[in-house]
Amino acid sequence: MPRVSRKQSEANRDAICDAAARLFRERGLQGSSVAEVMSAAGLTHGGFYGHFDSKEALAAQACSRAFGQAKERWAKRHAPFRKRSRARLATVDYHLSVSSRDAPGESCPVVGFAGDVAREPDDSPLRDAYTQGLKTLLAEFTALSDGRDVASRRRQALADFSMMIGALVLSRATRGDALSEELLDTARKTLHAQARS
Amino acid sequence: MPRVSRKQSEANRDAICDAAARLFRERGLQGSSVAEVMSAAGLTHGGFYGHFDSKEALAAQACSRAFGQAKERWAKRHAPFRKRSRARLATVDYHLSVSSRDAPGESCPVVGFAGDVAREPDDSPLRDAYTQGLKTLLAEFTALSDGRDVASRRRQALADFSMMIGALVLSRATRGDALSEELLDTARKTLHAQARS
DNA sequence: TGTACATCAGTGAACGCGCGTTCACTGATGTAC
DNA sequence: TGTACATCAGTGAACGCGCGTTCACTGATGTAC
Repeated sequence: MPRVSRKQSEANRDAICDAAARLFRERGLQGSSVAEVMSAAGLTHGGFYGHFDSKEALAAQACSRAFGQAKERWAKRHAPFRKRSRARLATVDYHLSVSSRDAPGESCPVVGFAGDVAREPDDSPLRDAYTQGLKTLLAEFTALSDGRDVASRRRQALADFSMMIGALVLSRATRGDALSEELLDTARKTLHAQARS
Repeated sequence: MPRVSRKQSEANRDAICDAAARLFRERGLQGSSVAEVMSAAGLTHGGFYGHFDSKEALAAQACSRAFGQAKERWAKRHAPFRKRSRARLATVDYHLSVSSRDAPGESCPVVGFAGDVAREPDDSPLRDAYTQGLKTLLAEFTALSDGRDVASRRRQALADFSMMIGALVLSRATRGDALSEELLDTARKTLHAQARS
């Protein structure tokens, strides 16, 4: 049943992008084929190039999409809190959890795309999308951080964010060993204790 | 010129393992072909299966190898220092440097293999090799850490190690942007300041 | 120590397979009248 | 509003290619005498 309405076609394009944003984080770029992405979007592989120039182009758009979704999730999560420090801890707890660790396709794009982006050439569109997305989240995290001045807040945000990302990366790589949960718990408790002081 | 002495054959096996330890960290498992690894070791691809059962088996051994080399590097780096805190900072500075960031094939296996290991099944030999290697380095880092008691030293080590790894992961993913160096510098300064207090 | 021969490490062609990408085709959609 | 037709989103077969792996072969190594 080919030739679908223009509206449906746009919805399909969105579905492809969503599927890619999930699969690329879950299995990596090289671990997800164009056919798998299309199939996950409920389509056959042949139609792919009507929507995207290449798999590489999709990767960049999927990465932006994943960061956009993460931004929305952050906003919803922070909304209930009046104190910024509380909102900040909510995001810390969200990332440093077993459920975030075990659902790479639905959680943190910073970690999900980091490995693939690190191996991209300097001028890659995926790398640009990643850097821009990361900056957006870092700006939000900085806005929730405490410090004497702007520079101090920025430093605190970058250091804590690094700890959070590092602990999630390590806990995913050690999944199945007790060390995995120990890493999550330790980073979480450290960031909580720091907030109290 | 086939049939090489048994000694030479073992040296070749070592060369394959070394080449894999470098290429797998640099380009990832799926980004390095068996033929490329063999070529980097100065051999042709056909002989590979005389040395290893599969690419997967090589990955596990290459990972162990990379951790073994890292352990030796740590030992040499720490040897000149009488104070443990000084040795610890030397390792912090080593990892949070532009040269470590730009030489993934020769530096930290914790970061180099993390992305691939996270996507391995729970019972994979590569995952086992990674977890064991990481534990060895963490034990050493813990031994260099300060704290009231063992548990406190352990917590400090895990939290700081997470920050270090996270900053290196993020700086590699943002290479080419000023944020990359900012992440390295901030984590480094934070860990130095903490050591002073 | 020297010789004859079995062994086997490395070679390079070949295998089936899945990949990213292309393309002729289909038939519902969208448009011109 | 209704009809005739051009458009084009999606299909599925096909493309060349590189992958992991296998294998017949080669000739130096290692061994038995």
